[in-house]
Amino acid sequence: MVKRKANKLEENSNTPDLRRSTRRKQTFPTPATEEVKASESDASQAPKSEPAKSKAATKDSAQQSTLPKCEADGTATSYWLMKAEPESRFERGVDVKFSIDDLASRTEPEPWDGIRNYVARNNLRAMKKGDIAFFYHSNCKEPGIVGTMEIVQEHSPDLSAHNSSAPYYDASSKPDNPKWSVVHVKFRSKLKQAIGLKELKEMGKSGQPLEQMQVLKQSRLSVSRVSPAEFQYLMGVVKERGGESN
DNA sequence: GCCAACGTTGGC
DNA sequence: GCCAACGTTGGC
Repeated sequence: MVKRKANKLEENSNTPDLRRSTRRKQTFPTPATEEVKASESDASQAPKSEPAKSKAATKDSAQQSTLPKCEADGTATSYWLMKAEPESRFERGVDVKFSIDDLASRTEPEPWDGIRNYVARNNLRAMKKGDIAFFYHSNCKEPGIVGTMEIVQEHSPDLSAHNSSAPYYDASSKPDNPKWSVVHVKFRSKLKQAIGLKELKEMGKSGQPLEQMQVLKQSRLSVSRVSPAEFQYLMGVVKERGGESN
């Protein structure tokens, strides 16, 4: 009974909001890199807000002046929120716990694996090197945003899906046609004081700054978008509460 | 542990 | 393609 998966539905990304989320990340060794067939759309969407970056770097020069740009290709930085579970929980006999402190202790880029939901996967595929993500602790005593990380390597196949001893093994994903993806991330900061879900919900009430925030509207989505305005607002809150440490 | 809110499966 | 039954997420 434990299966995780998300079959059917296959590649229809695009339709944004209709679907929900998937979960957390779990850690497993993964040889990074490989090519992916970015088949379908990666776009995942984002209704409102952000100037969605054009992945291919087509236009968008307009935004460059107002947003921090990410290196190389000159596209604008996008922001995300990714959930992981900081408390022990066993999936197929493996503990999937992964906290901000676990990430901080890594010396190599960490593959964000175990994502088994198409909307979340499409968000991973839309990420660009240099993008920033909030690290969110879920399914725990005090759920909320606890830190930030940076996307250091764009999507590649999630090879853990093909490993029968991995917690999120998915027999339906074939090595010659990988269904799931990872991005590699690195620790950037830990908040001096976490921003709890309760507070996020307050800031997400009607008329408040996070009214449109994706994760508040689709609470089960484990990899969601954060608009530049939402990101900046939240970083203002972080600053007021003692900032971050590296 | 409960359970609301969702996602997936599979019969028809 | 519909939709009932079942599975999962994740806050509480």
